[in-house]
Amino acid sequence: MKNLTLKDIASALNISVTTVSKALKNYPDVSVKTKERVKAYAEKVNFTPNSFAAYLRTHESKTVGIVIPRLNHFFFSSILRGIITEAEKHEYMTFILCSDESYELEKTQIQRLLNKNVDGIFLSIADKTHDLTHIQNIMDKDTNLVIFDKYSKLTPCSSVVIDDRKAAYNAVEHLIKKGKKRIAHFRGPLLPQNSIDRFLGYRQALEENGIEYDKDLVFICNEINDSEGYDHMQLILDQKMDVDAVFAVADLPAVGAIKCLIENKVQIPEEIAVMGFSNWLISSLITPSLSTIDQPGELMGRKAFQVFLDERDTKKRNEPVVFQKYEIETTLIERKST
Amino acid sequence: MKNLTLKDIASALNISVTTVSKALKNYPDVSVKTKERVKAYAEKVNFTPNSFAAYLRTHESKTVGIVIPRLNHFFFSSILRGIITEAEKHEYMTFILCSDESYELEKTQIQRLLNKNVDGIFLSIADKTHDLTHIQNIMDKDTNLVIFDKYSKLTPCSSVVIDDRKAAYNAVEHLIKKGKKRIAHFRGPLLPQNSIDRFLGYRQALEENGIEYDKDLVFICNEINDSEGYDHMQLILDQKMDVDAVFAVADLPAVGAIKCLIENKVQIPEEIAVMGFSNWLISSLITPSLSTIDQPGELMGRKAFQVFLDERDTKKRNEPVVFQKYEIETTLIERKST
DNA sequence: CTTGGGTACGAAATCCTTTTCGTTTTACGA
DNA sequence: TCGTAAAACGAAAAGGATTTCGTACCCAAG
Repeated sequence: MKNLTLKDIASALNISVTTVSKALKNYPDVSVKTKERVKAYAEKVNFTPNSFAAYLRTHESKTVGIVIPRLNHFFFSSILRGIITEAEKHEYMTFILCSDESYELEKTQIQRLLNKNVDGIFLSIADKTHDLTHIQNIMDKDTNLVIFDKYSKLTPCSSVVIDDRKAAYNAVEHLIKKGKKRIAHFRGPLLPQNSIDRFLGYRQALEENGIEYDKDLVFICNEINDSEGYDHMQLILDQKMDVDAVFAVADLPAVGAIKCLIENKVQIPEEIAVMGFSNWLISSLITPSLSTIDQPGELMGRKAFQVFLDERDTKKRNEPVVFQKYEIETTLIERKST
Repeated sequence: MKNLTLKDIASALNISVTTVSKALKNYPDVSVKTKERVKAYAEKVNFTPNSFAAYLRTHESKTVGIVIPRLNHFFFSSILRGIITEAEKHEYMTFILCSDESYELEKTQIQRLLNKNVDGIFLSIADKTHDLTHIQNIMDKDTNLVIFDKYSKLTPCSSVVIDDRKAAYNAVEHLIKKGKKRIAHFRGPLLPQNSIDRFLGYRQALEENGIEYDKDLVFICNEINDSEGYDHMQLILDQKMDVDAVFAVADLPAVGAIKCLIENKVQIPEEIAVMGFSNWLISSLITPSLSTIDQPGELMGRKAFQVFLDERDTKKRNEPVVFQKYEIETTLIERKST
């Protein structure tokens, strides 16, 4: 049951390999009659060209790679879905690799993709990435790169992101409109641009609404999970801090905070309101349901792939590539927790 | 910045391409001296062989593919993690495709993988798959196939699964030990073996514990999500059915049921206990936390890849492949909902 | 009858690595 | 010094698709 080749078709139809190849690719110098014969036969025997042999000539692998910091994150799964489905439409296949938020592993994974000669790489930068030379490698190899979600201001490449600062601003403003004045922030790690921007949006919203920024109300989540949110919340309660709302950098810490509040029988949102970020599935499933910022992952993924296609075509036309920066709109979702 | 080839190394060192290739692959007919020269230079210029050219000779693509029914499922993400990390260790890259629980799409995705000449395919069968000829195609092409999680009794291939019937039996027995006697079951669709087996385990546990099986207490979730669980629960409450516990085919319907119970101010687990299946992240995060069956996804993924390696090596030795069936142990996790 | 131009096709080179098999070199015993 | 076996290397083919370039043919115009 070996795979058929052009050669097999050629000898079956008594024509040359060249003609078969050209017929299948609609070259003008093949007669209509021959084209039809070839196509009919290829269809019949279910021929598909060997992609490895094709690559050797064309240098297009019809393959892209994704590197994300975490696999089992709802948001990243949505992004994956967006990229993969769009890729399939254009006959691309997708390698998926995970950096585990580690700088070293991110480097390794990118190298693996380059060794597999992918046509494009989609990257969300790991929390611990502090140096960007490995990203320069991608550009040097002339491989297209699109960064999404977790980006850096220093990378010379296209990106598909959200306006974290504005979204955070809206989230905090929402809390303020609900009458909250002592708003804590569970922020992310120090390095990633996202957690910086969300923090800045938080502070800006406070200041523009006449609320003094109090650095004691900012807590850092080094790992963005539920238990850090739980612990920070417990600390606030233990120390009887004056807090009437929390804006968390992501849904998971927010869910942890809610869990803590329930266990301590604190009324949500009357005593303390909670706001998340990302709109994970879980945010609608817990009780009380969690208000949050919707980050349309699938849309971002689709857009990212389109940016890749753009760059690919620009290069094919030998035009200079202009890096694009897409900002996807976010929306505030109000639920029971506020 | 084009990729280096053997040729480049050969001309740089004034030796033939053949010798370079052999030196890098430790052939015995290359002198130690030359090997060292070649390896040192290759290291220096960061040479990696072109995988496409290599495939043409070896017919090993060093590539595998996964087809899963859903991307944003916690359990499948764990499986992915297991397969991918194990694959990386053995220098394999992984394509990921999604069947969306559709039979047609599953066929297409498998065809895509075969066209890319993957060395192995990992498949979890879609709910709507009613025919297995596309799976036979894989075997005919002599591509290794490992089925995990959602399997069928009819497929002639290796599999890595859990004992759904036993796990469900344990879950229901747990409810019975808690004094529950009117146990409803939110089962999955009719086709997949998993939901059949879990249902059978449910019934067996009832019968062996002297509780009469009542078919009116079995509800079908066609889509395995929270809202079906919610709706079934609401129906039970509306009709004031005599029910003191629910065993759901998966965590999501169980979470939906809990949400419904909370809204109706029904005490969990005193009035109605709830048991899930899979141990998704969410089951530990909701209040009350959900008792469930832990399905160790990452372990299953790792095991699946090892089975693939086994089959590959067996074929290389020209020995007949014996299909393996691995059953991974599950554990019951007791939480607040029971 | 010769020339020019268009149409339809095919030979062969190319991409890069792997592997078989043949050739050259070295070393050593006689 | 010669012969032979072992050691070291290289030529060349293979793998399958693509593409350049050349050839064969036919018809119309000169």
